[in-house]
Amino acid sequence: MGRRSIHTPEELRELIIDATTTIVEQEGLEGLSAREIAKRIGYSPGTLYNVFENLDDLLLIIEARLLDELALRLEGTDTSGSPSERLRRLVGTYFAFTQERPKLWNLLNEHRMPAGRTVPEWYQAKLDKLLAPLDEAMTPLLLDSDPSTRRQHARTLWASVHGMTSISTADKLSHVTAHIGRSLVDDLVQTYLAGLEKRTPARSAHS
Amino acid sequence: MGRRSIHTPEELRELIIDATTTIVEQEGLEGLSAREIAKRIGYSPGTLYNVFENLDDLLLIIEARLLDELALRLEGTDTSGSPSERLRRLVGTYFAFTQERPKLWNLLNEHRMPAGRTVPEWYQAKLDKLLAPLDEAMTPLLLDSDPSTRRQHARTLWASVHGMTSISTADKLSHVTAHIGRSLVDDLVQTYLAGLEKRTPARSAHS
DNA sequence: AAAAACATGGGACGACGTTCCATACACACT
DNA sequence: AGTGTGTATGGAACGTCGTCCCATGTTTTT
Repeated sequence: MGRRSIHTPEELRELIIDATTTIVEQEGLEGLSAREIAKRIGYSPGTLYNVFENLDDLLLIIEARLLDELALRLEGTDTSGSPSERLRRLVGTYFAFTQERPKLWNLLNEHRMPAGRTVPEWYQAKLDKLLAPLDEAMTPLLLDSDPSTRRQHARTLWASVHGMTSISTADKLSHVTAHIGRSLVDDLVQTYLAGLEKRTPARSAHS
Repeated sequence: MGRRSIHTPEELRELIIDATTTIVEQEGLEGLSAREIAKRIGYSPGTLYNVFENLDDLLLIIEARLLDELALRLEGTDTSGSPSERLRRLVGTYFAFTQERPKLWNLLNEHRMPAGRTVPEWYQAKLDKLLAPLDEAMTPLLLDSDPSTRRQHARTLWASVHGMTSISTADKLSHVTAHIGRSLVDDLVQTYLAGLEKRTPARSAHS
């Protein structure tokens, strides 16, 4: 077989990414294989390796898109109301996003880098970027704290929420349903914020 | 080849469990294979299937032991001092336990059941059992709340801590080191408890 | 001593990720 | 229109995986 040129390289790339995303969305990581992707797009497995280094890199691309999408969603979240209202809205957005396509979200937890390799630096950057909206929304609550303390609190809250959603989207602990997960996350934010106010009473007006 | 009877069935079972635990401890789940286990204990892969249904069931057994060990550790944690001291000690114990053998602990997150199967009921029970010490320690802080509310708070705190340790032991987000993880967990507990006191002021004496 | 029971090793199967290469097609040039 | 060149592609191949199966040879019973 030779050059078909039915699709441009860019089209082929998108074709592969779309098919892979669909598979993970429907079947989870365990339903994914190079041969299955190839079958769905009508190409042979070998072709995937002309476009991507290997499956891990392909998955990293998909994870990156997911993180970007979430970041966009967070940035677009309504910023009106009191700081704690804003924060609760942010966390609500975060949680809702993870529940829209749980198996796809779960990719972030399930997919591990192979033996020697580590996650690229831009991946960490994307993760860090998710912190910014939280950090920002937290600022009015922690006016008398230095930025690093604020960042620490933002990181704590983010890690907690992230961890809880991971539990909720993993099938393993299936009794933590989306509904229960939601109430756990709400409780966490509500109580954590109350704790912050108690530890460093805000001077600004609040709800 | 025939019956060797060098080991009794129970010995063989323990041999397999030990070898598997060691592999996961050292190499993580990705270093595990039936052939590798067999090689280490001087048997053939087929023999594993006389003792265990399949690798998933073997791993479930190991996870169960891990959960039991942690439950024991939590139950043995010093119960003196104020409720918040107790809680912080409990969470500290929990976190320390996960960091002792991070790759083994990570098994709980990495190992997924195959396609149709779900986690057995005793597995859930073991998970729930981990909540009891937290719940108990929380009681004095929430005297005016009903048990279900208390349980909800215990569950929230537990899920948050569990989620954060998962992030910290997964290699993916490797910048969340054990040290940072520890401070995040501490911040979480400290602030969450402060929030609880604010939301439902404790009547009992406290530190 | 013979027979039954059975633990075991080793081979086999299908699926996996990945690599490789002959080939058939698209394109540029005459 | 014909020729040549480059290359995208399909398909085969390799080593690994989980799992299954069964002839074999040892232990236990009769």
